[in-house]
Amino acid sequence: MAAIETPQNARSRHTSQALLKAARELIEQQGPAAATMAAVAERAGVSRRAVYLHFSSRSDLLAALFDYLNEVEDRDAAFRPLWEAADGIAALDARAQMAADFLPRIMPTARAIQQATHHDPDAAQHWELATASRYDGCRRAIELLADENRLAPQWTIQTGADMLLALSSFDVIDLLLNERQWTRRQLADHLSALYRRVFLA
Amino acid sequence: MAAIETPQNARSRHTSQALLKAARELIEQQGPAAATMAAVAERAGVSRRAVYLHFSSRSDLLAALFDYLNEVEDRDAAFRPLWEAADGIAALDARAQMAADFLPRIMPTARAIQQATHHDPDAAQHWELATASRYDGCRRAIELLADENRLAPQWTIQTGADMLLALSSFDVIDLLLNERQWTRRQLADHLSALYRRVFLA
DNA sequence: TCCCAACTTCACATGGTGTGAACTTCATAA
DNA sequence: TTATGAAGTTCACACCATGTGAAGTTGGGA
Repeated sequence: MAAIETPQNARSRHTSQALLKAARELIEQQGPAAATMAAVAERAGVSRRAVYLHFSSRSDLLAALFDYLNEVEDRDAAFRPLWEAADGIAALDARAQMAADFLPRIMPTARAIQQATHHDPDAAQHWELATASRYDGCRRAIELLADENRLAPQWTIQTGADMLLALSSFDVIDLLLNERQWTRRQLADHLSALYRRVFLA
Repeated sequence: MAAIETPQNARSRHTSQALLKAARELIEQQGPAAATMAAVAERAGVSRRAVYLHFSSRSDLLAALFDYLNEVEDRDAAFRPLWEAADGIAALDARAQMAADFLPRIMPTARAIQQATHHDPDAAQHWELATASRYDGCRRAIELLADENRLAPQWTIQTGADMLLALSSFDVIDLLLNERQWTRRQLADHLSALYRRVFLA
């Protein structure tokens, strides 16, 4: 259950990375169910038993994978435009851009974690943190609008941030991008325009 | 894999219903993972083996549960206002109402099926059908608006229907209603206003 | 060169799905 | 009233996934 202490030497770090990479590929190419401990091990070129030397459980592996993905895909860079936005409108646009460009890259893995959430408290907590962070971004955008007196009157900071978060949830992105085959450009543009319509006075 | 042929006598039907009811309760009270074949059987008061006399697999059970739920919760009645709407605005409102009142009632089960979808083709097909039906309702609302020349110019019938479907996806409902603790009334009102803002010229 | 962390192999427990086979129960139709 | 078959039970498997224990092997760095 508990996480494994951070590895000492380079060899161990290398194997951990290989395992995470393997897990990611399996999830993205064959779905979350395909990423069994045995399959991940084989793909990474180690024994099944060795996986447990790096991750104490499958949930632990998934949680680590989530962090790994955020780093590899440069989550900080994706969020920066939102936090550095000069005004509320820029913040909304930044949010739309992020939803269309960054979230799809971590979606398959995020889904896998979200599933584990239902029966694993550790995964659930990890998920909570990630959601909270995304919520802060939404709140920031809405607060900017409110400060500028441009927030549409039906919204409070609270409800506005809630709704903005909902409007960039994975189901929304997934449905439009994957099921309905929108392009990222289409999605970003439509979300941008939609957010303005919904939240601007 | 294949579904079991429809039962002959009343006894069989009674047991099937009991199994479906048990599965629903387990999913809603303890999450999808708790609804194992053994747990469902025990709760329904039959042996684990007997479940397979009614449903050929867990996926088959879930699919049947979905249909059962739609009937019990009167899906047709929930959709009727949308199809009988006099104009586009009424259709949007009906959609918002349905999203806030009907979808939450089937959500836990719908989630369970959506998960099975990833590794079971049968469940996937069942899910496709349900989604397609919900999509038709969205398309209908957007078409009404277009016919009345009230559809905002950035939308085509296609993209408008896509977006309306996305804006009433389970993640949206779930986040606002369950995670952010909105009331159904709040949700219906906000969705209603939001749909108007987004889709009306 | 020696040592220890990383890794391997093999064995096992647990718990879920799904199936086969033989037996019992029970409603009902002749 | 009885026999017949559908519904259900019990017990036994096979299979696969997670997770652990224990003993042995390897390889890189001080």
